[in-house]
Amino acid sequence: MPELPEIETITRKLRDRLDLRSVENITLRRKDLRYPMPVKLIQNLVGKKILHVRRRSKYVVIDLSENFSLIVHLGMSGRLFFTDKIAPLNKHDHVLFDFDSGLHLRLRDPRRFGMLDVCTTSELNQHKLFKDLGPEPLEKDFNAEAFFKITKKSLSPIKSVIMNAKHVVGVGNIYASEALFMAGIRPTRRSSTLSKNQVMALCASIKQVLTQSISDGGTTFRDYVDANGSPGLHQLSLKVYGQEGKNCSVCTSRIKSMVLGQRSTYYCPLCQK
DNA sequence: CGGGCGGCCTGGAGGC
DNA sequence: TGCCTCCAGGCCGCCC
Repeated sequence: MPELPEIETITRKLRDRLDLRSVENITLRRKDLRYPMPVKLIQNLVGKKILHVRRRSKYVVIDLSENFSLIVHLGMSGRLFFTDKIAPLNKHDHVLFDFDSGLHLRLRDPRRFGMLDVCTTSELNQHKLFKDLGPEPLEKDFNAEAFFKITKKSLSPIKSVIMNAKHVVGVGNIYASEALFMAGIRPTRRSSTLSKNQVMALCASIKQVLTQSISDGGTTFRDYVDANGSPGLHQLSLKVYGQEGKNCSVCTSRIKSMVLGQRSTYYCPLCQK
């Protein structure tokens, strides 16, 4: 479900209300999402105070007192949202968090592709799921100079390269198609054949698409909502994703779709070379 | 080693 | 109404 802009939006909403709250109770209604949950470690968080809420890649990271960090991934269908404690439980409400002053947060994840883990704050970057992550696309270390070294070496389609978290994190299936459209590059284009100028355009497009979507509060294509239950608006600005058969916003041709790397992929056959 | 794809899950949509 | 197939915003792990 969520890509970088959606996780960033959720992270900001969580930060607004969680900073300096104490954890009063955690209820695990299911102990197996994508991985078995570390139940004891999670229960260790009770009584701890939240120091900071941040995002790394598509993970929400909640730093707590005594060097604890809670890692949450929402997979394809996960939601992390505040609600009334007395709100009826959904069968997929797997984890319930109670904070001081009655604040109540739930993790709902029908497909259970999400995950939850606890580690020490100081060792987060050595965590199995974090140690091989590439740069954040909105940071300076993701730039055309560095990325060109990567694109030059890969024989894969460029869409697969920008969706590979080893190379750059946070670019999922929607924004990969959108960024490639904006840069005028065909998703199937062999990475190593891109010119430096094209890689510059692609880097800029990735940054621009993600930044715009964050300011729109993310894309609600099916069912994404933020931590306050509000949908995003960026679906109104999508140029190719899900637009098969519609007229291209730039030229006269119709948007096409195909399957690439097992994922649906959208492009304009005229604008993208 | 890089790259390709199977599999993990549930639910909604659409065809018959 | 039911059943069946396909599809979905992610990503690890196994295979070649």
